[in-house]
Amino acid sequence: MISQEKDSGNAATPDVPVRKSRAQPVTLREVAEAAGVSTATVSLVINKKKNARIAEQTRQRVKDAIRQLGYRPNAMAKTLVSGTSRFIGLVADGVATTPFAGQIIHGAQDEAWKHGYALLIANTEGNRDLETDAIAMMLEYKVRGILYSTWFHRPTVVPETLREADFVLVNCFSPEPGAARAVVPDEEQGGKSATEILLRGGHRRIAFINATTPAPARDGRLQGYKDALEAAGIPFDPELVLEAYPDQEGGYGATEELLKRNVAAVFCYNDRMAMGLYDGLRENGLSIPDDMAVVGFDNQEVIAAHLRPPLSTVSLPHYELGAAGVRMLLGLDEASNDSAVKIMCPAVERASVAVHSPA
Amino acid sequence: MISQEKDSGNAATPDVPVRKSRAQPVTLREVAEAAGVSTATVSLVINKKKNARIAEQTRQRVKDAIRQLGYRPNAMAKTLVSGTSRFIGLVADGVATTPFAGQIIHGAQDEAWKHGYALLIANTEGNRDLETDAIAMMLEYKVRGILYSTWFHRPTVVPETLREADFVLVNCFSPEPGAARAVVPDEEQGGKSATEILLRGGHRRIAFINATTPAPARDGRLQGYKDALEAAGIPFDPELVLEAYPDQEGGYGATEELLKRNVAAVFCYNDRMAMGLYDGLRENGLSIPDDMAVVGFDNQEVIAAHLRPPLSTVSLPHYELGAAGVRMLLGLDEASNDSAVKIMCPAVERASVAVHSPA
DNA sequence: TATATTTGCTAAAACGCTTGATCAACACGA
DNA sequence: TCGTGTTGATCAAGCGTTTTAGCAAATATA
Repeated sequence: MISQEKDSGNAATPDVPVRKSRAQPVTLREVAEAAGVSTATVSLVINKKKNARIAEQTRQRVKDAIRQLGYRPNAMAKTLVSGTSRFIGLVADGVATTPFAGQIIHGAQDEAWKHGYALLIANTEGNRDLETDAIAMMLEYKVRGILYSTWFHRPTVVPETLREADFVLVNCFSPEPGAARAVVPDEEQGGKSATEILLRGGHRRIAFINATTPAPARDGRLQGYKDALEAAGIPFDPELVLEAYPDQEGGYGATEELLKRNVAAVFCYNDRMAMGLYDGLRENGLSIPDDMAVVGFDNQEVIAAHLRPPLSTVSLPHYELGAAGVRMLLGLDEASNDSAVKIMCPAVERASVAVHSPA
Repeated sequence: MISQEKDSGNAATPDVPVRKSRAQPVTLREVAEAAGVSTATVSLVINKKKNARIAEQTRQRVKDAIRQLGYRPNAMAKTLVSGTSRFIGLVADGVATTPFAGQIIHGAQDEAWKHGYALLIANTEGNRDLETDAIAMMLEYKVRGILYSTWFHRPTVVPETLREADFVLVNCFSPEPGAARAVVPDEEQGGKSATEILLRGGHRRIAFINATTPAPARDGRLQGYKDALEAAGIPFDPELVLEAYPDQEGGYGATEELLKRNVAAVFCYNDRMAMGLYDGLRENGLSIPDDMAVVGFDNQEVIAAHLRPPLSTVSLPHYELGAAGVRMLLGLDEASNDSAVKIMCPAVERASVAVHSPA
């Protein structure tokens, strides 16, 4: 890396961007001077205005100057004049806590990018003060809008300042109806799909280990379970619904109760629970899926895909949630204030349920 | 929510921000007019310039106007005049793929925030084109600098355009020495710490299941393992080093070979491997930690903390990596271009290694 | 040849803010 | 009465763009 003199008096400069090693950035004006035109012309060339009349020759001269100088437009100045920024804010309460938030970010990012927006993210870990600061920051950057997301599906009270911007709730919703646009996973459909995996496996007596912790997921998945049963003409038996804390320990601890129910198929509230249940089942000398077919929920990759046997489950559509949130914000998707838009949770079938060869 | 008329002729307006429901944002000028002062004065009040002389009364008037109108400064305009933006860019190759990247973001966020910077993130999923676009975007927003991070520790070639900005490599490094500042986990120390957990457990014959995939982690952890052994006066036995693909299946598959080695303690390249090994061990009727003490690496929460028994492991300091990256970028931490700064990997002891009561 | 039209480009205002230079008003000591 | 300070506030330039109105030259039309 030989530093290159910029004296006009030196030998012919090669057609290579002269790396200005982090001095003042090159401005439009400098490009204009280099090309011997006005800044207006340069601007027109850059933005390829179709109704602007620029001689091909001039256009080339400008382009060369741009390349030569390694010009980068100043986005700040741009948005200042245009009045509207190209930012979308994303405030999340748990990027760190779970892999889930990462997927939301990812989906939002991709979709935002697609429409020429950059993501301004803020992780609040649930801290309300941080949250307020984060929103203030985004407001000051005049974001196009804000995605307010939570790491698990839940009701939330919309922070006051959020209302100063256009916003969409992602993976959460406001309890007071009509207060906000929102996009959430379709828990009922998910619960139904999960149960149907078992149904397709030929099972008619299916247990459901629900969570003890109140949440939309808890109610929704249960409802989905009931719906699936009903659709299959199987009467709902409350005896077959257990409850446990929704993690590995909970699943493990539920083993004994489950075995009392004399079932050969179980739908677990989530993958972590299923993981614990695997251990419990194994300790009882039971094999999966032969002695017990198991279905989880969440499709937590690290777990579900690598359990032995790999776990059939239902995917929480975090990526889609993020993407849909952006589309809704941008007004690309229809959305009402009255009820959250539900995103479907696709089933992911692996080996923890044996395929059923119908007699 | 009654929309509030702003006519000057109406009754005394309550001291509450009149929410401008997303019309044009309020500007400095409007505040100035409302307070009956010049924009300069408002600016001075807002930025609490200490050497500016403003009558207490005026100051109040301005503050009231600000509150009244719900004024939010325009960050774009601000940075435009100041010349330096308050952004730090973070390009990551795998926010989605792993929970790890999330931690890097989190750490970077917190540290950046602490110094008044906002994070501009871009997820590239390893796509070089996306990466170039992302960097260009950041350059246009005149970021203070860019953190270039990878989801696993590895050498990387620095994208050309990255050099246009101030940058720091996070969780990766440039093979050509002196090319870039970088911050990475201290694999050797980590490997050593992991081995020491076993040593403290009273074990002298310790196996190491290394990864088959070449990586700094593979070499570093092995070296750390050797160092720990040497420090304990135990000769290194190549027979005790196995290799497997670094995931659950790999760990499971390594069980047989491991048992041939006649050891009662094993250090696994990562937690996922340990998870698989747990299964293998259990199938052989072996109990952890009594028949086999196991230590992992990575401290992947979902797994390590919830295995049965919970897994002793070593933490990959992703949060710290992100934070240190920001500090290095800002010149708060010393940093040389010649070798990456190493961040320590702290041991996390759980129940997969029995405590040793020294005789 | 005179006039209308098209082409190629520029001047200058505006976007919302910061800041150094100024300035008016007033108080003080000589 | 006059300098000299001090206080409280304003003026105006400038940050890097975009964009509209307009101008001069070239070309087409009659």
